[in-house]
Amino acid sequence: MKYAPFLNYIKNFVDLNEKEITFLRSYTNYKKYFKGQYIVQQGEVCKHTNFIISGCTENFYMDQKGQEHIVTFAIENWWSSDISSFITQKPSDFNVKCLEDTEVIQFTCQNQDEIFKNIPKMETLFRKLLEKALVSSQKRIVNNFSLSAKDQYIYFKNQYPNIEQRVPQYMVASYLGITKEFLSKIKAQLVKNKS
Amino acid sequence: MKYAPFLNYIKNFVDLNEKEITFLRSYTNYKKYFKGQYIVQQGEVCKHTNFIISGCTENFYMDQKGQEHIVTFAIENWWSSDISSFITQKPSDFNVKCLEDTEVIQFTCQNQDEIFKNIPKMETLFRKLLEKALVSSQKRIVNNFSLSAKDQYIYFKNQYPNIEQRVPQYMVASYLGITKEFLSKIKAQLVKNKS
DNA sequence: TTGATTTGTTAATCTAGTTTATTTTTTAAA
DNA sequence: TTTAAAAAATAAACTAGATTAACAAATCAA
Repeated sequence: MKYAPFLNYIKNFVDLNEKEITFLRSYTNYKKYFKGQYIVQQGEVCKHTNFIISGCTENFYMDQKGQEHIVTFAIENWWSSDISSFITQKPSDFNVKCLEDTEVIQFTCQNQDEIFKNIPKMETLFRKLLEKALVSSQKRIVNNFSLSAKDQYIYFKNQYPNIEQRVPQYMVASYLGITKEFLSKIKAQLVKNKS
Repeated sequence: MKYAPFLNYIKNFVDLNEKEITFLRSYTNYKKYFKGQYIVQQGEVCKHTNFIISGCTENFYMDQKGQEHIVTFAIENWWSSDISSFITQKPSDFNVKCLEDTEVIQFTCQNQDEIFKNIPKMETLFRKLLEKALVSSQKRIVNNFSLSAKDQYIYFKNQYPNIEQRVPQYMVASYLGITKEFLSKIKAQLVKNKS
């Protein structure tokens, strides 16, 4: 059971004393999911916020036409959950599925409240994380507005340099909101223009 | 100088005692902007987070091709700022401009920290506001993925029932990420199908 | 009250990205 | 090691939405 990566991550932002660490430990727990397993399923309540120790998850939903759309990927040292369902404790519109065997540190909504009540520094950390998440979500909207599919793909590769080797190409296309055929075309173009 | 709407808004989420209200007042200030005035300008640091008492603002940017894109509108009882620039105190990529005479309660980044330090309930409130903002930002990405321009327009009208009467149509088009000509076409279609 | 500027409409043409279908390559199971 | 299944590539036909251009309303300043 690995807990250290989680504490190391937190140490980057705030200093916790022994007592606080002990508290945090008792209000979070370790869990291992296997490749293909669902952490959250569309229609069910998202019970945990998950910090990824190892592995990779996708957050996706199925639209009215039966098409799947990937909203986010998450890897080591990222957070993975459906925040909407988590904060409202209502059924989720999204699935969170493991693309690899995935180890997480997780906590429930109730425990999150306890953590924030007892370690206010942790609430500050989360407030700041949310600010950053909001900024990058807005950035994505902006890119959607003003970049061509090709430029969005290039941006994606810079932003997530490792992920492309870890997930199939059709998922990258889904994340970008384009068809796998068109992404294939874009890649062929990029290869041509390089040589 | 109107301060009450701000306190009423906050009262919806948390209870503040007299001392806290006094503190909050001394770390925020009222300001009136006129129609056409910029609250934030692309390239300058966003100094304040603004709570709108009355009026309406747009948050927009200019892309490489010189095209303007509206990212958000904000009206009474909404927040308006460029969060990215505000939290990093680096030059903003966005403009915040008043579409009407606009009264706000505003505070600086430093004062926000003071407020959170002295009234932890306020940080909890902001953490929750950020959660909601993130959810609605993600919702926008999702709609972009799976709705046609027409359906996005219909969604917009439901979400912001009042704004359409207050801003010109080409700005709605800009917000939706489509051309004004195409929005005009969509509206003509909708009128036709109703009768 | 008029001219000027801003806003909105219509229509023809064009293009980025989709759809559908077929083939090739890679992965994984047995 | 073979075979089935999953993933990727290619290409032709198609469509949602962009671009361009010309005009019509509405708003506003003087």
